[in-house]
Amino acid sequence: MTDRWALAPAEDGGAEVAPLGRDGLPAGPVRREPDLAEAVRGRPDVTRWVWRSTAEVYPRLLAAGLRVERCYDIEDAETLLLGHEGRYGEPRSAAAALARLRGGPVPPDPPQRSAEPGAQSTLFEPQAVRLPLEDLLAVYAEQQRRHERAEHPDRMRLLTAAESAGTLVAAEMNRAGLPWRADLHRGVLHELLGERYAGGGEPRRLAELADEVSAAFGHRVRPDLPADVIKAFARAGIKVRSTRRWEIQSIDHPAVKPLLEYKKLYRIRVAHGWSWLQDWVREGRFRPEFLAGGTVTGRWVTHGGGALQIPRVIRRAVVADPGWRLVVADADQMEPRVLAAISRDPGLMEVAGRETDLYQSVSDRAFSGDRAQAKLAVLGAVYGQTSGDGLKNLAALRRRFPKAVAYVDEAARAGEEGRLVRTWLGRTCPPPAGRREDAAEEAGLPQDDPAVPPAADGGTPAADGWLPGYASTDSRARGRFARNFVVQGSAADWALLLLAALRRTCRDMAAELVFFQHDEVIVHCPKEEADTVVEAIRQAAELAGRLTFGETPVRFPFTTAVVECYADAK
DNA sequence: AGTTTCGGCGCC
DNA sequence: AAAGGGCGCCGAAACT
Repeated sequence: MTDRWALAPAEDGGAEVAPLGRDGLPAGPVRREPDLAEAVRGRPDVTRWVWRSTAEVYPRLLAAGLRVERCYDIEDAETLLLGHEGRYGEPRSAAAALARLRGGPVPPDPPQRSAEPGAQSTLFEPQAVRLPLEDLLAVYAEQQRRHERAEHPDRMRLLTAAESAGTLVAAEMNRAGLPWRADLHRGVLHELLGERYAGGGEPRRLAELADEVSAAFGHRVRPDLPADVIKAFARAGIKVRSTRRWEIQSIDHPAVKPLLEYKKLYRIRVAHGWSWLQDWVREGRFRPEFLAGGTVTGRWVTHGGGALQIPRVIRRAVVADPGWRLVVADADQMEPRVLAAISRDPGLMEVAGRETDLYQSVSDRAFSGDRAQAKLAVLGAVYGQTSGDGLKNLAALRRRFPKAVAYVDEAARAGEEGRLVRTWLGRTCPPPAGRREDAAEEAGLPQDDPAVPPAADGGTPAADGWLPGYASTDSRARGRFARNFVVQGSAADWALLLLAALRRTCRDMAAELVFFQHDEVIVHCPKEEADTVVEAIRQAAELAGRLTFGETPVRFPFTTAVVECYADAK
């Protein structure tokens, strides 16, 4: 028997399954099974399930008390392969892949569904087009061949495997939920915002601050309306372009202090207030929907509740169950360490080979000990800073770490010229908006505006929406995007391998991954398991570093805290 | 009245 | 000090 099987759910709750050989080709006949979960439960030796979509299959398996070791998500792989092949934006469904393979009309992707507050995780993606297993197998075999044609086939295989592992982690985290104490959350809200009045309206503290703002201006001003605030400042003889905090805070006016305080608290009420609690917390768990690879860079997104933007003050509500702990682990200076690994800059690799504060080491070498300057310079290089101290200090960084700066500079140049850039494992950035016609041409679609040069600044129509995430035609903005993409995206590559490795060590424990935020992970576990989890994270980070980037001196240390409350970490 | 965009700000 | 990358979310404003 082989250890790799393919699976396709059937309409009647059953499934088709088939064994696969090492080459990814069928190694036996397709069998019909009356029950999807039992088909998996009855094959405990299978180590990798190949299926169309984890989101379609895995929640049902989890609901039946099953976990799988590994999987291969055909539609996520299709997305990555299309991107790598410069065909970003072509339909990514298995049905579309099959149509391209067989030469039929390519169906457009079904529209994305959006999260509803309080919605149960869906057992099916209602819009998805299912394929018979035989067709799915044909798409899978072709994808295996396309991996071989990638720039680095070994890395591409690792990327699709890692992305698939990410889909498993995400589905399991969606099921687990983040422990959440609604009573403590209400306490925080009451403490910050004051009592709520029965007649609706704003809570006491917000109402008081709004009154203070109005008093300072000498007339009624609604601090939650930017247009109102700009007008009020204008009447006071102060010109402001917006009401952003950084623009307001330097103004010398008595309304500024209560206004900024109001905005801070208003934000809490709107984004994480009482209605948020009502919508997103059930039975002691906050249940956002994590989606692996939801961004072009490979970072995850969540749907519902803004799970990746939980304000620090609200984290007081995240508390482990009795007798359990939260292991909160934060990667130290992840982005410059990733830059060291992908650029192979000798100086930066040496600095990143230590587990001590990387910014301090950089500043010792290039900024005579000024850590803040060093951090600004590094982040400026990664983000494409165009002014300020970071830019000024870039020269010093370039002298000491020339290969590292050259790496992101080259990415920026590629972006400005409309070329594509890739992460270390091969995730590829979308083409600029002006080049979408090329993709349309290759797909055999009509092109309506072929004359737009890749580096054109402005003047081109806005994106029509099928290029998610990025649509600007400004070449400098594309340069900054590409510069950041190679670092942020390669960091996401590494983070996926980290999650996969950590998930593996948690497999035989009660410990559960419950939260992941780019470079931070939370494991919920019985307190007896906490030390084991801490060690597992350390080992997973090192393994992920080796697997992702090969043998380099770069280390990926974590700051870990074993706590009962999230707010007590760091 | 329903849908899309904007302004602002939370997180990394 | 406040510029540069990636997101989600809310209410208000601006559309249809």
